[in-house]
Amino acid sequence: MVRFTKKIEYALIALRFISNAKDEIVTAKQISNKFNIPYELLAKILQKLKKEKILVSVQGINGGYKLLKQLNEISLSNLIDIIEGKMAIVECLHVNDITECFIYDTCNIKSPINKMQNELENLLKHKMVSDFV
Amino acid sequence: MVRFTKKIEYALIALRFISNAKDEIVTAKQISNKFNIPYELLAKILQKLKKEKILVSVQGINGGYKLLKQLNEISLSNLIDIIEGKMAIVECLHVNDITECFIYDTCNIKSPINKMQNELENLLKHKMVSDFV
DNA sequence: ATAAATACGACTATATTAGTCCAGTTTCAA
DNA sequence: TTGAAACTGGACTAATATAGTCGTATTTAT
Repeated sequence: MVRFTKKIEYALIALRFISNAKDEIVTAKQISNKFNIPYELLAKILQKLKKEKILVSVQGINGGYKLLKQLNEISLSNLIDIIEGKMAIVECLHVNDITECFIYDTCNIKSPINKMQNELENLLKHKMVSDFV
Repeated sequence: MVRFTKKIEYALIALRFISNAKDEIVTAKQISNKFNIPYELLAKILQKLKKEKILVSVQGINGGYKLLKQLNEISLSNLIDIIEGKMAIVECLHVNDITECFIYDTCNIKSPINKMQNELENLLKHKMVSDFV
């Protein structure tokens, strides 16, 4: 329910490892081997992090990944958005056209859930990946 | 990822409604009709709340549910545990025998994730159902 | 008796998450 | 200049979790 997915876990593990490697370039395979993370899955996670300019990649035989941002510049909220896409805490908050929510007029918890949403988001926004090292 | 399930949503809606009814007894059907919540699903949620002494039930033709606890005595953490069972923020924290986690010696994020787990739990522990009214 | 309520277990359907497969592209270096 | 090792990216399958359904039993006021 309130739980990190494997992808987030893998991302954290990878980011920490890459960060520890300092300026040395790190391959997906290295990380995959060391932590028993399925290679293809990890590769995709790293690709997303690259697209969002968290990492830089070098292609070719001596290629791999390096950090672009510092870990203390990346919030958990960032990371989740990047890897899983933005998500609301309850479904109805997704709906842009409010009339689509058939429960709407009678739903009595919308605004408080909204508040809760914000508090959770705040927590995640202030929790940096560097806090996980 | 960090998101309330429908069951939690339904529980909150139901609890608020029952609370507003004061001492009048409320049936699952009433709530189900008013908020378009699938009856059977709701019924089970209410049964769980009863088992955990959040509600009392009256069987028979004029039966229904009433609050036993006050809403400000029930934390979100409680509610989630009751309805979904206790859950860790990452899978490996579930494992009681630590050796089962094959990533263990190499996993570099265990203790910080653990900390995060606690912080989230704290937030949920201090958030009362009454805050959602 | 019967209607309307709770109680409960087993089942099905749907959505999300996790993981796999395969076909590319890039680059170094032998 | 070719092959190996890396990244890239889309489509697919498998596993799990969530949501919802069905059927049957029990209780109780009228």
